[in-house]
Amino acid sequence: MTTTNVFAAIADPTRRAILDLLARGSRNVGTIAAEFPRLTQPGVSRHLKVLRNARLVDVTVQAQQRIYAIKPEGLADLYEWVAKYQSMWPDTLEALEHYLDARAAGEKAKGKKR
Amino acid sequence: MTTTNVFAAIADPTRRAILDLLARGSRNVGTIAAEFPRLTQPGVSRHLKVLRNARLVDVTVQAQQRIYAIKPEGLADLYEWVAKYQSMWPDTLEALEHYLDARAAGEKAKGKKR
DNA sequence: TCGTTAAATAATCAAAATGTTATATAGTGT
DNA sequence: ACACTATATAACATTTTGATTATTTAACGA
Repeated sequence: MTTTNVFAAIADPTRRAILDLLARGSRNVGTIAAEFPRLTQPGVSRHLKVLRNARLVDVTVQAQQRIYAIKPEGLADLYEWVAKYQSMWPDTLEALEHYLDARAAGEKAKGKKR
Repeated sequence: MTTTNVFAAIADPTRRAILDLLARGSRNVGTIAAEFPRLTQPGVSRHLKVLRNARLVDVTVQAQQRIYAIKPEGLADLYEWVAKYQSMWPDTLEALEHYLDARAAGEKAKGKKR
């Protein structure tokens, strides 16, 4: 697996969805897979492997189950990278929040993207 | 080009390097390409197209040249996404900065695991 | 040990991304 | 109009990714 980096790991929408799911609580593989009816269990396991390699999730063994938990520190790489561009942003971190709020508000009018 | 999203756009290291470069100032394609001796000009143009589609850069025509400029608002999508995980981070935004600083400092003794 | 359950890995395939060379498009200056 | 410069696009080969089915590994309970 060449994918040992955070950027590549979050490039895939399914993996982002898995992270979003885990953000709401840790789960075992079967439970995760159940949320993705379009995918098979091995497919989900492979995505989890990519997330593991990127250090975005953590596994703990519990009987035959593997409980996956989010490990958000892994996102720090990404955070650092984005932070480099903050100086070119509207203004400071504080102003950014307002900017995002405004943007989110404006978004309601149109069909959401992403 | 299926890649109209920021996540996929920044997944590629060359494109991140282009953004880093543009963060230091706008440039025309030839100047950008000169920074990537391993790539040909059409290769660079293709990466620029992906960045354009992701709205991460802006082009202005100047004679026969195309001047590319970074458009960091496009990174807001990413920022929003990461922000969702901030609550699970060490602490607040403020604490995060300290966290990153500490991390950066600790990084000097290489080979860490997180 | 046997049968069941849970998840990972292997083999394989199709689709997408990346890079190349060749060519087209478009603006400049004469 | 012509030659020149700058960049984009087309066509194509190669590599990587994402998904599937089949199989393996491992833990559990009877």
